[in-house]
Amino acid sequence: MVKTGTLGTKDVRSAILTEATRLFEENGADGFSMRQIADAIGYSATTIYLYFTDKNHLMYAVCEAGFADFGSSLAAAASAETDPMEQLRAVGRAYVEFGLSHPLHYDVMFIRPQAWAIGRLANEIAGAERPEPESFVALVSLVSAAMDSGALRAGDPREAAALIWSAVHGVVSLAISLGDQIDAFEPDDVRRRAMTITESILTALR
Amino acid sequence: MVKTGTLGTKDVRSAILTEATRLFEENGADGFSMRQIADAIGYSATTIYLYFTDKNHLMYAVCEAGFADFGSSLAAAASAETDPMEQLRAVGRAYVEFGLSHPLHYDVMFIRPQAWAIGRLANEIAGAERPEPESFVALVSLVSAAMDSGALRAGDPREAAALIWSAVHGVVSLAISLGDQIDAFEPDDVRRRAMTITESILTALR
Amino acid sequence: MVKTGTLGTKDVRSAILTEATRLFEENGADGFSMRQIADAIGYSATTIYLYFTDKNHLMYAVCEAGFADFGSSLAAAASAETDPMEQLRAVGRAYVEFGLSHPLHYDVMFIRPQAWAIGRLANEIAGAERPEPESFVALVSLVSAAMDSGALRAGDPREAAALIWSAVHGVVSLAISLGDQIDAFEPDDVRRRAMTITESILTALR
Amino acid sequence: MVKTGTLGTKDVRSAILTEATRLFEENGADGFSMRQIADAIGYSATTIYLYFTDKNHLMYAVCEAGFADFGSSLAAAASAETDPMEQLRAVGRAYVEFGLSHPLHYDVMFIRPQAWAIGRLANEIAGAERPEPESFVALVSLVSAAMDSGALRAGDPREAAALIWSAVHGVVSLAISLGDQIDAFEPDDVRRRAMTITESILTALR
DNA sequence: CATGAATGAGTGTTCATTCAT
DNA sequence: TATGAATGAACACTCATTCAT
Repeated sequence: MVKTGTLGTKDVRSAILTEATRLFEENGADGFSMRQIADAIGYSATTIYLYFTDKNHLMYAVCEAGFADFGSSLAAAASAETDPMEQLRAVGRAYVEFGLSHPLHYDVMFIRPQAWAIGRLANEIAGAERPEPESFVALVSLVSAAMDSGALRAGDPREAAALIWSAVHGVVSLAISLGDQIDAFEPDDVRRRAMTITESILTALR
Repeated sequence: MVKTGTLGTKDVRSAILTEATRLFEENGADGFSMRQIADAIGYSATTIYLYFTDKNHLMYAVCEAGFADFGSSLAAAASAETDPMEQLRAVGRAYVEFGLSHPLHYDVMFIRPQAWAIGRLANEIAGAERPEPESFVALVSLVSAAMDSGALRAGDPREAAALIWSAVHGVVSLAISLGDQIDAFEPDDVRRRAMTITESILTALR
Repeated sequence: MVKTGTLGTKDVRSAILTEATRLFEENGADGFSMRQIADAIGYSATTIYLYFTDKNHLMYAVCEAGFADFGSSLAAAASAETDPMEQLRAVGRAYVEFGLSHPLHYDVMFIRPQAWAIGRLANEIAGAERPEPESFVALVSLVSAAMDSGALRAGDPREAAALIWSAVHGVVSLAISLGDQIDAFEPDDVRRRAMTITESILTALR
Repeated sequence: MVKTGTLGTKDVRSAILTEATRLFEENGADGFSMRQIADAIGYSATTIYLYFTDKNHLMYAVCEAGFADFGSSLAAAASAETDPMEQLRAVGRAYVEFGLSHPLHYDVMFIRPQAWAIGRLANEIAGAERPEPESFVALVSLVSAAMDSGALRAGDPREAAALIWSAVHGVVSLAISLGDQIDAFEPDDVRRRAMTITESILTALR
């Protein structure tokens, strides 16, 4: 019998991914099961195993796209500027935009990474790398450059980077976590605050 | 058979709560089961249902204490000072300390409130209130006071409060989320950064 | 709702055991599942876990009774006689009777012990001991005694014991394995042959 | 896409059989799955169904070869001798060698034939015949011949055959079942004992 | 001849929950 | 007040098998 599901037969794999993503977003990491996904997309649970070897691998796949996006959009933002300070600002904006447009992935990456099997997965899946430390390192070197150029006063670049990251993360994550519940966390509020807060810190670091 | 448990038969309810809290603080929300609790306190699983209608309600009760703690320690911090600016600083410090010493409660309250049964519970359990809006309101009035006193320049107190909260939350939540994975997020780092960042913002708001 | 199953509510545990035994006998070690047992006795699969922690433990329990029986009936047979040769004959008869009356347990113990998790179980369940080596040792010492008394000629008692055991085992196991398919393996045939074969060997060992 | 498997496309069927046999000899009956076979030979699981209607039928085919081997090596052993007594001895030796070198086929044939799909298959597959009765019949006629020649004293040849078979089977099967667990059952022990025991019986039957 | 896609039935196991006592 | 007995639903995962191509 021909499969006449609600979605084009073409892309079962992406249907799985989409639904897995949705369920994860809704119920958290422990709240999504293979069966739920299968039911939701109108396939049998077994079918999922044709596309993903494992629940772990499915989880990982859910993250992967977002991870790639994140890294490249930050890098792009940085390379679009030449002045170190402007680079820092651009990266900050890119970071915020990523969080606003990919709240789920942001969540996975920075808000509750532990919930993910990612740690274990990284050891199992060849080539898997956690993006946070990586991007932190990148931020540190940006700050270093700004210090070298004299735009920021000399100091511990790791500390300064942590400060900037924390601040921007605070704005973004609070919006993601509480956005639905308090009306003071609309996207534009987030952008504005991120800018304000970044400038405050850069000023303090000058 | 006579009950010869290790704890006075008097307060089974609090024994349940204590053990549930312990398990919760240790393993997180998904890491405690009714049976584990029952086994640990030497009662049957059924008994728990004599004191709590539901796992949800037990969970809620577990959180409640933490919520109360949070509210009262912030209030205490505020009332220990008289100057509005000092109050803001004190509340910030208290907020940070709460996050550091009750990471899981902080997690429930601010990092992933939706994922929690608590969110659903708040709608189910009569009189249950989420603490965030409440404490946000408190913060807003603190900021208002500081603006009224001239310590901060006049402006939208909600915006300023959101800014401060975001900044401090960023420091705390990043530490909780990534603390185990990057070594730049030790408790003392967190305290220092929270102070630095708060001062930067207060300066910017002056 | 009161359980009104087909078996007295009294002994669910033994009902499980009985059914497990039956299924094992019928389908072999891999052919019995917790759910099959549950269905057969009219209980839910979960219920089994109230009586046995594990499939392994259930398997082990299936064996246990038979193991105990086996050891004690052989010992009884031996101690009912004083003459070493008569002891050997008596033990042989007891062995055969055990096989004929507990074909399943004989099967588990001697025909296909590997199929059982027993090996693994013995390491997990405290005090679990495999009966075969034990009974082999007992047989060896019986043969030794017969050699010492001059009833059998001096030689390697292990070899002689292995010979006797093999012979009797052959008669019994062939009856169990093929009994249903060839009509020459009725219980009385087995008894007679076991005697004949034992005497042949004892004669050869004299 | 062109098939570029490691084996000539010629005889997929025999490739399947070979691999199935290998898996069967290695892991036993429950240790081989259609997918494992398919993966191993570089074909899809579906392909197997082009050559074998069923797992049962594949299993049967796997056994068939062993069965044929068994029959022919016993026949060869018999026909290599002319004296009926020597024929009996030769057949016994061949029987032992088969058991030692094909323990899993021996297992299927004589140790636990019922547990096997083979039993059911024999009823399902047209023309399928169980080898035991067949070889038992052959043994009976060998014994008859020995009785006729006067080498064995007159009597029931079926009984004598059953006796011999039981004895040799005991040696072989005990070795297969317990070989790994008691060190007194090495191949050479088996051969020696089979000989000893056969002679004892033949003597008793003389 | 061969396959990719898909599935239904089944595996052992855990959990929150109920109910009669 | 407390429990032992029991359960239904769910979990991740495997397997033999089918069917349209």
